[in-house]
Amino acid sequence: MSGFTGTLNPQQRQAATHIHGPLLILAGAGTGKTRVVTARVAFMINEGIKAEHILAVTFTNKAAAEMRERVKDMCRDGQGKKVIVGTFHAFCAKLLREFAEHVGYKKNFVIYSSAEQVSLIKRVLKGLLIKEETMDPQKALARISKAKNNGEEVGDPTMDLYAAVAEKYANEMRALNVMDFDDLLCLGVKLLEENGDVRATLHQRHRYITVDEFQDTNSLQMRLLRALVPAPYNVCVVGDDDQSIYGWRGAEITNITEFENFFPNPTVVKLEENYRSTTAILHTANSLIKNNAGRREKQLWSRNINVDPVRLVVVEDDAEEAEMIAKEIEAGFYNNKEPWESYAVLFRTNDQSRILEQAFRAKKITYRVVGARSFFDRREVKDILSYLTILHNPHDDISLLRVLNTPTRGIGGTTAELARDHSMVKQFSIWVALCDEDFLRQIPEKSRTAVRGFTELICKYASSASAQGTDLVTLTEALIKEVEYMEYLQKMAKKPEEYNAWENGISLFLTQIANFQENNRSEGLGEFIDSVTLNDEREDKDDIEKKKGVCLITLHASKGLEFPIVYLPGIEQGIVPHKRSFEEGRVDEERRLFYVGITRARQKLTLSFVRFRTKWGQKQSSLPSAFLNELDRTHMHEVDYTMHMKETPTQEENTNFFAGLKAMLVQE
DNA sequence: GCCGAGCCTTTTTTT
DNA sequence: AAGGCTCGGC
Repeated sequence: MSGFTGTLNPQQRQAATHIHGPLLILAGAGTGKTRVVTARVAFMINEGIKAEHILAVTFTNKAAAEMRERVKDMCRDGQGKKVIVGTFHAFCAKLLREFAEHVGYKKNFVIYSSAEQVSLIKRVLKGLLIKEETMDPQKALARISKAKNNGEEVGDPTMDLYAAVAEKYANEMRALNVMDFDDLLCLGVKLLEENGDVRATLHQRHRYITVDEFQDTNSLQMRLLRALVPAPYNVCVVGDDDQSIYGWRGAEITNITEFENFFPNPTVVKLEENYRSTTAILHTANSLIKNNAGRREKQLWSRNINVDPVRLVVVEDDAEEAEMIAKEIEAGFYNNKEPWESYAVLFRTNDQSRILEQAFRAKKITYRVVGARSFFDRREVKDILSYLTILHNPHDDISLLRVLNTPTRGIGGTTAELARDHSMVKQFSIWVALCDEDFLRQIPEKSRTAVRGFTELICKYASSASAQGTDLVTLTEALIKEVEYMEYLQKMAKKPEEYNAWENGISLFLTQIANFQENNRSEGLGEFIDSVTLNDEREDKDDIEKKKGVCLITLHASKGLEFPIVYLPGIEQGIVPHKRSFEEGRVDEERRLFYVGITRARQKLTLSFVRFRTKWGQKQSSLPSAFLNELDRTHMHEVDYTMHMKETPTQEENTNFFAGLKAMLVQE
């Protein structure tokens, strides 16, 4: 037996040493799933399988980053680095860069993230809707996305307004040589299903495939996997149906519950020993999740002795809730030398983090907000990124429009509008219009000069960007200088701090570029832009659990992580479960989400809810979550924080208070 | 063509 | 509470 499988329990070892034929690992929360998967990879390499023939696909970047890290650590002589690890989307992006022509795209396509999608759909709606009609851009996009993920046809564009929007959107995307996230999967599937040669190449390239977070995969991802894995199906999938929380993105829980329909006669291994949490926490989690119907029954157990009960705290309002958490963390840090990194606060919606951040800042608590994709949404970063994108693919209208008059260079709305009209007539991008003499003749002398200046600038930098071995940092710096971007920012800034923040953003962005080049020497501008859009660059340097500070993170993003001390604020009707989940019939998924949150905790867990919560400036009353009723109270300690602050309430007072609360809930 | 003031919507979760 | 968008004055 190899050294690295020796410390595994029997089930773990069985999973880690099974290489050939389909394997399904049902891994409950905290059962050492990642350890098993990495041990398995190490085992395969030890058995003589080439690392580069092993492909590990995950659903989120975080999982990919973690796997990459652990595999690297586990394998000697740098073999681990050769294992190919990435998200489905990143995998498809790479694949499509290589074979773009097979699906009717050019290799220099650009990937649109949600902000660009919204811009484009707005443009489509503007052109298509008569003045009386309205359509919410977000909703239109959601519908388009759903259709793509389910492989549905859009319907007749002449009959159905939505279908017309969807069709126009798709046509524009193709004309501009851009793809959205869904297209990556759709086109990836199309490529593999329709091209035998490509498929054969891929089968040679990736001979052993592992899929993590399998409960979150959707039908497209399943199709991709099936196309990627030939008989005798050397595929290993790992997941936990109780942690399926991406149904809203089309995740098919049946991919895992009916795995055998896709890959016949799989070996199934269940991991049920939990190495993470105390029995109090596990009991609480189990009592919650058993309320879901149709799950694969699992019995998580733990050898950890029970130290602290789970606490359920009621507080007056969200400010007090944040204050309570901050105070306790502060006390733990100074009294018990508990490092900041031991703590995590998990919340349902991103906007819940703001008030926590305020409370933490006031107490000088070091914290980090994980996942908030703020950085690349910053205007200065977006501006520069748009420039780089245009250098790569000038036909990307949305990015082009963003930089066309940034910094101000005398190409205003009127000119842009004209160019747009012209591009419509010619059925091509705005860029083509800008370069077209017919168009240039139509506009005033002054604008013409400005447009010429712009197109020349882009051409000049585009040719140096595509040249082999160009340093992207130098190029970007030169571009910023030439367009006088910093001067523009200086002028735009209302306060000096604002300018400083922007300047800082630019320098961070340049550092990102430098890091990317450092790590991916052979890759160029296109790959850099992909990595930014797909979000897969940021992780390796801030390995989330190691980084300093209290972790503020959404419940969704917390999956796969663990922390000694966890707070779950806002366990209220409308938040957990989220208000929209009622309308959409996704309460079960909210329960799983809550379950994921609970099972992140190793030692201490505090749930809280408030009586009043501020939303959009308005104070509103809040009701405790119905899920709280489902929790087994044996290992739970209930506290009214407001009373607690005045004097320690007697047990009786407490009981009375919660009895009243329960009565309230039952009515609900 | 440029810029500021005021109005309006926004957020569920991620690739 | 904040950022995007529209409109009106320059």
